[in-house]
Amino acid sequence: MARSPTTLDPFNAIAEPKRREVLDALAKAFAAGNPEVAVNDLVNILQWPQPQVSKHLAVLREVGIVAVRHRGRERLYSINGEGLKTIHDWTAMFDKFWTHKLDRIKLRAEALARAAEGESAASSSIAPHPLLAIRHPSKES
Amino acid sequence: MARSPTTLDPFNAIAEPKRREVLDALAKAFAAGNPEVAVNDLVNILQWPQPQVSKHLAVLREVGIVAVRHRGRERLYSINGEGLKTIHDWTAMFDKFWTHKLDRIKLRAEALARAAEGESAASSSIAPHPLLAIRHPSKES
DNA sequence: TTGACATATGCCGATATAGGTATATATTAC
DNA sequence: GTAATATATACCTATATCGGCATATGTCAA
Repeated sequence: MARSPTTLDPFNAIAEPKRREVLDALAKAFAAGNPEVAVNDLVNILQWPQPQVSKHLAVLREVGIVAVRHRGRERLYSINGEGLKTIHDWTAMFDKFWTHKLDRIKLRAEALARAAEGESAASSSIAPHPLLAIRHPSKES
Repeated sequence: MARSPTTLDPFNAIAEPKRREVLDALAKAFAAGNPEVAVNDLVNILQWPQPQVSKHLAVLREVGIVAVRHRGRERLYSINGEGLKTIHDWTAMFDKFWTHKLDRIKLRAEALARAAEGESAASSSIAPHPLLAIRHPSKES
């Protein structure tokens, strides 16, 4: 009845553009030789209100994309990779859809289109959707 | 003052678990030899109300993750890769954080921790955060 | 033309959450 | 002790959307 409470998964965590900015900032710091960045430094870098930074960091922390370490009254944040790997791995399952094979997809789609054009709408000759042995009783007719 | 209207970017599109299910179903169909699947078939596969399927497909379509083709009164959906590649590429920027280098991060973090422990909180010896030449006038003091 | 089928869309209510501001909670400094 | 600094959190409001339902739109069949 409303949007699913998915704040706690990595996909949703990086769905927020600001959160990606935070991660970019952390990655940049890492590249510059600082694997860890204090909240206040992020505030200065991003130029956002401190509570906003803390809140976004909290979300990233809860899903395990960043790690925190306490040093005195400071909190040093660093990227944790694992959570992002989840996403990377999931998208990797679709890599066949953007590599050279993509042309084959298009070609096949066009072939299907042309075929369909030719024969009004009979979906017989070109492998319609045989995977639908999964059909269900409801509309089985 | 509320969540950003980011429905139109791929990151947000796949943040919704149901949408990932739709993509998984399309990928499965593709693997089974069907590069395109009609809405009604997805309804049967996923066992969701038809409007829900159509709406999720609409979102995926708007961000370009899926493509549609008309065949008679049917809409044949297929995966479009490009949008997912965007995400894959972005996460790839962080691959150094989950590969073997991760150990080095941890080692360094621990080294910093130990050092900090030893010297109350003086952040001098171990490269505090020199990237902050970015500091701003506001809290510059 | 009329009706059945396939899909999209509009409207609704419920809810998750982003941003803002003030404040609580540490921790260090004096 | 008290003040100052660093960060988190609670509260509020606005809004984006999800799901459910009804219905509009388009296409095929008779």
